[in-house]
Amino acid sequence: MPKIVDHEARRLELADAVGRVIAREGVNEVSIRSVAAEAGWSSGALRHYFTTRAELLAFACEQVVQRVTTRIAGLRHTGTVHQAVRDTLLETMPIDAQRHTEAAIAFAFLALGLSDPHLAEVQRTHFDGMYGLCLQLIEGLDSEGLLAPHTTSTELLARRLHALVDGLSIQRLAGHLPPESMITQLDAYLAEITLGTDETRDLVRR
Amino acid sequence: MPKIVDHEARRLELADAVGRVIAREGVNEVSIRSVAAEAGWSSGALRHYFTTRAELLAFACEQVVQRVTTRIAGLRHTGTVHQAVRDTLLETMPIDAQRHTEAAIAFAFLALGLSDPHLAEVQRTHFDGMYGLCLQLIEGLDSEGLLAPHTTSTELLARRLHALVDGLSIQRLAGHLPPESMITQLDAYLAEITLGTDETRDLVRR
DNA sequence: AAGAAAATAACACGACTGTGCGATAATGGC
DNA sequence: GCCATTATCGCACAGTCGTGTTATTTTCTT
Repeated sequence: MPKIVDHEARRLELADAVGRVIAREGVNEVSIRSVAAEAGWSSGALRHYFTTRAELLAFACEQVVQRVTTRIAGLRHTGTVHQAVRDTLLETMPIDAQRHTEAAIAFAFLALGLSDPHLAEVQRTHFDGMYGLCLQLIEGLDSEGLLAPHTTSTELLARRLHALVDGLSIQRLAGHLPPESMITQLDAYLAEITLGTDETRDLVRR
Repeated sequence: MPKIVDHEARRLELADAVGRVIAREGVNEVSIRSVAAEAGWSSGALRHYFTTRAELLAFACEQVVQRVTTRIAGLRHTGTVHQAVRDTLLETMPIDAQRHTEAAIAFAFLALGLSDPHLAEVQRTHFDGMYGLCLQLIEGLDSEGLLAPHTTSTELLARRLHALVDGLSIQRLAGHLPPESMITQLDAYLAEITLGTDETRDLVRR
């Protein structure tokens, strides 16, 4: 019988190499050859696990989504609900080098998904997942009575939060927004839509 | 004396061709050859007006910024201040085919600007311009007394508006958000940060 | 030990890219 | 008409891309 390798483990290893290439040279430099070289293999070897470039990228993106999802599921919230919401959202945003790479991979798919239908599907799943997360957080706040009085539906508030998080993330990725400002912006917005802080209580009492 | 052509007019014509290629095949398909073919010339002829690809793209982006700026400056606001703010922001967002292409060009630079320093500079100017516009709109509302009571600075509100507009635009460009929903989101947010509508009055009175 | 099958390597192919170069065509002042 | 100057064209170059194909190495079962 032949040599047996764990295909899934290899694919994960390759996905990591994709991340390293993106982190070092940008998403434009991702190719079969560059990823193979990064992983220390030949391009032919890589083709045993991914036959096309799109497959490689799609797997890398799915991997990012799953890793972020796992991290969020593993969060143990000790502080207030407000802080739990904040921590959850920050897990999806480029606040450090690792999450910067993850976000870069995710946003690179915005361009790739426009041409390849299968990549568009992966991207759609990611988008729906992010909206679902935002909706869950908003409705969680609402059911706890922590959401400030609002004139719109929770669905609309969730979509607004999603758009804001995406906007802040992409401005950070583009280098226009330092990480601290991004976090400050998120905190300020969460403070305004939630009760429990002096500032929002003042606002509502007025 | 030799044949004299209006270089600036030719460059504008080429920039238009770039827009058509992006609109039809996406920004990935923009190359010296594809743009030359779109404009009906040879690649050699194109090189008389743009020596490199980066030059061509940078000019196309600057052109977009200038066109949007001109349109905004030319707006004659007839309705409320609220509506003027809305119309101004919508000029920068992908609400129809033409503006979709413009936004696609602008956001394509997010990726390109990460590698090329000169493109990054063009992009930086665009970003600062958009923030300046948002700040101007927010402070305009504030000075007219139309801004709902807020606990944060106008600068922070302007950056938040900028991030929200960017987030909505990019979600629209990715095909995840229909144009109407994007506009609905913008209207809902503007309604919440401004006075003058029944809903916000109710909110504040509560 | 032998051999089958999987893993890997190495290379070839065609198509594309940006860019440069030389030849040709067109134009306007003399 | 002549000629300098510009515009335009077409092609060549070197590089990279994705993707196949073929050959070699490695490994496990019998």
